[in-house]
Amino acid sequence: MKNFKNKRMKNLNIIFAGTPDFAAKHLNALISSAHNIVAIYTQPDRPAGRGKKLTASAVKNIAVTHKLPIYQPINFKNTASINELAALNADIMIVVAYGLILPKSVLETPRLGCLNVHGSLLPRWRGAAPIQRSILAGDTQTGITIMQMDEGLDTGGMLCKSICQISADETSASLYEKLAKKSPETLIKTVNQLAEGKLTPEAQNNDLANYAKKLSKEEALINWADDGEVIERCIRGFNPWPMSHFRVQNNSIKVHKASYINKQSDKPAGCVLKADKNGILVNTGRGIINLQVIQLSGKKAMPVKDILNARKALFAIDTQFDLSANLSGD
RNA sequence: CGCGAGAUGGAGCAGUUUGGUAGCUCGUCGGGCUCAUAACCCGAAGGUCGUAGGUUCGAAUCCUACUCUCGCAA
Repeated sequence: MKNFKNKRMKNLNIIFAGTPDFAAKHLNALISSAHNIVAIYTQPDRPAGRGKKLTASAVKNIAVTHKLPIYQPINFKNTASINELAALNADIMIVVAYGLILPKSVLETPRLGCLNVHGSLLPRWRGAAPIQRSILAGDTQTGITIMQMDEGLDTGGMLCKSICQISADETSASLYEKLAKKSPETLIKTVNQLAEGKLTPEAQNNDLANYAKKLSKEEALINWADDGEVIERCIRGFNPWPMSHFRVQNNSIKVHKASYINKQSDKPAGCVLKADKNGILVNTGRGIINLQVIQLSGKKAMPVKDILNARKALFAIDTQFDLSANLSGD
């Protein structure tokens, strides 16, 4: 009787919760799957962008296009929003980069609980910024883990993993793209198997766990006294946000692309050693950074070769970039 | 109406305050030097100065509106 029922219940009623583009890609995959989306949860519209216009999330835009019911609670601290969710009577809730903490009562509401797509190979990099942290740490591989949610932060039982290599010139932007390409189909596969009752969760080994702290703007300010290899990883890991940047003569400059050169110089850290069409060589605490694509405020990102055509003075040899210590306002 | 910067040959910029033949650094093409070159020398092509109106004898430059781009902030 029960087995028979499972076979007929193969198409699940799903609540999808997510906010940014990465989540939207998963939502698209679910929409074109056999399953039934009963509701969408996403963060409330926020003032964003130039002009501070109220902007809908990527997930909401998809939901509107497909005329799906949309819910945008500020949080789940009141019983009203919890009851609202329970009334949807879904089989399962799938959470991808939603950005809200779900209390136990919500996690237990759907028949099959809540599923989360996480951007790392758990238990490594639990938390808010797993993709960026894996690049910052110099990991050579990462991936996504699909897991059951429990009360802890990304501590639930693991159902499926997909591994992805991190290349030497990987940025967070490119890694996001790589993961977003494979992850949705992995999610569908997992949901299908779960619907058929074929999956058993695998517990995480807490001894191997570490945390991927949320990125902050401050840590993206380049400290030239750091190890050059670390700086180079920051430049990749903080792209597209918050972008590694530094200051020189009251100009704030974002670094889009740079390479590390394993050589030493007697000059102080943050000092320009050479500037030509091949790049701007900057000394660091260990080794040299070769700036290749940078962006002045108010300008677009451009190759160093182009910037030097009119701005040679700003990057003359022996120019000292500001060390991260004391900053002057704009 | 959140704050701010900008739009000038293919690229990066100057020129706008004080209207009057549009310039620099590169790139491209041609030639030269060189064993050779991404180096150097000589020459050439290439611009409706974001769009639309206005002021003026005359507008890249002054006035008005609009479009687009970017920085901050989120």
